Amino acid sequence: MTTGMEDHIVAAAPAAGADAAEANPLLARIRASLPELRKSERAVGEFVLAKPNEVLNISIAELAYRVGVSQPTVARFVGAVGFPGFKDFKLRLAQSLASGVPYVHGDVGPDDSLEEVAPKVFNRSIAALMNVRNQLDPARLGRAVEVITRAGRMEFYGVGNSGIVASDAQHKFFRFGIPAVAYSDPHTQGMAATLLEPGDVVVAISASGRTPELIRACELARDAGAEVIAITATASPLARVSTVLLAADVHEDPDVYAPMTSRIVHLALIDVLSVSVALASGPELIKRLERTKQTLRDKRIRGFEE
Amino acid sequence: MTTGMEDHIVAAAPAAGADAAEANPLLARIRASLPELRKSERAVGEFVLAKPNEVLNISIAELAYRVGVSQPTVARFVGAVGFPGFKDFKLRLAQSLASGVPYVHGDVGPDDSLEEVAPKVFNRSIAALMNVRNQLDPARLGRAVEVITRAGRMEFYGVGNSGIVASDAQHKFFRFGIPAVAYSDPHTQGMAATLLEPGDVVVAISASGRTPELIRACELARDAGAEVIAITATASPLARVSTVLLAADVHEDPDVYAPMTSRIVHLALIDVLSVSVALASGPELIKRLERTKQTLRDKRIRGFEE
DNA sequence: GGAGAAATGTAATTTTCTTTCAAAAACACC
DNA sequence: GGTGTTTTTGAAAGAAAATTACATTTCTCC
Repeated sequence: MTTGMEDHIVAAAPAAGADAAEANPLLARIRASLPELRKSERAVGEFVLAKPNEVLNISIAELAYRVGVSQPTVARFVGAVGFPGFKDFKLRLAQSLASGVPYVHGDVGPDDSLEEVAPKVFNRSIAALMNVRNQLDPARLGRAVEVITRAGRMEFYGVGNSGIVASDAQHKFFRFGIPAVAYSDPHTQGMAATLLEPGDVVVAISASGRTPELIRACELARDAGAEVIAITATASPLARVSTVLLAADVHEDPDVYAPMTSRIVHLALIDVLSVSVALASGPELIKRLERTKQTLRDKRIRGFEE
Repeated sequence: MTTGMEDHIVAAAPAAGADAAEANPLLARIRASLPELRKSERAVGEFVLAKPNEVLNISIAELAYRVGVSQPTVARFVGAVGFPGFKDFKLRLAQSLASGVPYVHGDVGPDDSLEEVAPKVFNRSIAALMNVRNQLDPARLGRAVEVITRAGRMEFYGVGNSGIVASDAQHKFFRFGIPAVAYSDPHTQGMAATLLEPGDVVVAISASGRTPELIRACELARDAGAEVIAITATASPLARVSTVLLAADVHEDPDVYAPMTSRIVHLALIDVLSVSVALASGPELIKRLERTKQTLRDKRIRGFEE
């Protein structure tokens, strides 16, 4: 197959023997998890990184043969990088390769001028949003909405910088009349989680999905019978302890110049969630909100949305 | 910088009823061959056109069931539009949908399905980012960076939801070793502003730029000799009291379904600012940051960036 | 209304993927 | 250096999905 995409990808790989993984979040993820994989699984990963486009067109048996391992090994590799099965993996890979285009602009480097930096930073965020948009699973979103509309109360957990996103989410859902709180302190999260009841919903936000305390808190929440919606990276431990996963795979560069696209993506997902819940809740919610807004306007109480 | 992405958004937003096929070559092909298909095959085609994203995640059996036809009919449809098999079809469809073209446009409305909402919300944010990116004045950004690099201390003011952005900014700049604080309470902001000294920098964040207390605080800051960088709408009162304006004009819909794009845009601007400052501060900052990071990694202290 | 052709569905086949379990390799501990 | 244990890997059975072959229905036109 030749789609012409390869060119983009290659063009996007700037200096330093960098390859497609630089530009593509999924490939970057595979590369990142490479060291943690077993030897033969790693061989599979390396093959995928080397020839991602070929992988699209071959079966698991063919891939296993080409790499020189068994089919279950390929299957395990797929599981290790966070996909439920080989089919899903191929589908996501196809999407990811196709959507890699916006990355052509490259990363910010030490020699960039100010005029160059701003568009690059914006473009990274834009590209990240496009990626997550394309990979968002409507079914999962639907489940999340369902769970929230039935929720007795909502709690938003985010540690460190993600705490900010949690606060934002709390603001939004609180306006809907859903009792909502946000905790950014791990200990408080843990304590709050034990007090949850069945039907309550926790939304856990984390870029890496590897904060032990947050994961623990989510486990506690689940033990208490609450639903746990995770906004995090697909293959992360946090994703595993969640009941509904909203995937936010962002190629988060460890580089200092790297903008923090993850936060923007998380906010966008919260936006999607809140708008969806608003829609699902139907006209009565809408009316109530509109009335509140009108009241605020009438009384000239400003500064609520600034 | 022109990426061509804008065209997709704008050019692709035709009449309201227009659907995916407008923007997507594969879907367009399906639509074109629709009249030549047999009745039940056409039903399959229509389903695919209506919900292309769902098709990606279901099997041929499921699709057949949903359309109300048999599996071979689906297979024949796939063959009729020119694919060797269902698997190939799904793969191509996935790629085609992912290729960056936002195929759902316009605003979110009460009648939108869940599948439509998510892309729309994302697209709004993407479009907003593009707008601000294109309108950003490099000269002003340069002045902002200059002011910040010389700053003795930084204070971030944001009221209500914008307080979240202020916190985020504070996190970022604090990591650079710049004494930074964030206040989201108007009164504290006013008090803090009077205590500033010449050379200090206030960054005021507000979507509307019409929060009286925030404006007052900025005036006080200016009286104290501090620089005031405003991230807000161009013509707003806040913009007028600022010394450096970073324009963030977002069409903030008063609609209930409207996602809050302003926050995302503000965060992106903070990102631009912090990355720019990092670049301007040169290698010694970079080195310091890298050392810090390495130390954290070495000690396996995780959870700082989550 | 019935013969023939077209359209569609049923069921069997084949391919592809997943799971189970056993063998082999690596490892730790004597 | 050997022995028991864990980890890693593969062989083979099982399940799921897609394709093919064939039968049935539906339509058309005489």
